[in-house]
Amino acid sequence: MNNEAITQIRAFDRFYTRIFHLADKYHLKTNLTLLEARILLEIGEHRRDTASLLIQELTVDKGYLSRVLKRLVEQNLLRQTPDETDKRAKRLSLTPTGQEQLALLNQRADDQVATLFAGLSAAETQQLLTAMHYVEDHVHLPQD
Amino acid sequence: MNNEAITQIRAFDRFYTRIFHLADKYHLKTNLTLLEARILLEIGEHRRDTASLLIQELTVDKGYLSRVLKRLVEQNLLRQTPDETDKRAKRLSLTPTGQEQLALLNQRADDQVATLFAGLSAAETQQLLTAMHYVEDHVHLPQD
DNA sequence: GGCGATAGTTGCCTTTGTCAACTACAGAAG
DNA sequence: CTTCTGTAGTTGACAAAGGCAACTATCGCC
Repeated sequence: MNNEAITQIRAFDRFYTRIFHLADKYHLKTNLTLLEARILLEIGEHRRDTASLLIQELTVDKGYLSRVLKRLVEQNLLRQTPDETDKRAKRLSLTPTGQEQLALLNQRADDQVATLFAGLSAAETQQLLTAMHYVEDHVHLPQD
Repeated sequence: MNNEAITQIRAFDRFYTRIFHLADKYHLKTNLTLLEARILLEIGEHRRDTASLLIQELTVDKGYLSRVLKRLVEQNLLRQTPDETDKRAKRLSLTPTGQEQLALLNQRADDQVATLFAGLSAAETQQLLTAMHYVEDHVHLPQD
């Protein structure tokens, strides 16, 4: 791959991360940090319902996670219920309030996307998706 | 824009930020933080040679920036020379060591890109760039 | 029953980032 | 030339984010 191509790809990278990672201090105008938002998402949508699963997925320190989870429980977004089969573990689940918060986050994220790509025709939207898929399909995933 | 499209775009966003923004604590195996790396880049390649320019570009607190710059000076990566025409300001420039460090960062970033897209033919590379440009050209920039 | 491994908590610490006060200088207005 | 408002950068005090290690309780296994 030649230098010119690399330069252009790096430019795209800077562009894209800048646009999307709009570096909101609090995530999408909720009062949640990015980590808290990701935790709600992992629990609510990907059924990762123990701290150890979250540690793996989010690669975060377990001590720190423990405190963040405590904060979410205090804010009544999260419940920790004892696991009957493994008494060391605690099963995590969203409270109704937590589910609302997650729905709000998803709504805001959808709105953001819709705004960023507003005004595209159906054909252009299709082209856009094709372009994105092309990028996805041609990246070599690094195995960590 | 329909829901299915939004879902796919959000998936691309997650994918891309995950792949590229590999959340290194230290940037690309140097001993610099991401902010320090961006500072070197802005000074060395975009001629932003005062603190106030960096504050604008990187949207960082001026007090914090002041300290980070001090650290870079102590590490002999950066020089602050008095501005003759505006005695409040200090002109920032990279030391030879700073330039080496920047070159290293660029090299590492280039290598990363080359690895991620290894094995593409010239035609595929061209297609990839076209796809990326398509995405860039169809995003509505939010005016902040 | 004893033992190494695992789930989670807590204390202590460093780094990162925020905010306001402060000094020094610039530029314009009288 | 003086005064006044704005800008460049520094500093101190503090809050938030995150890392590290010790600790408790429990598990699964020999």
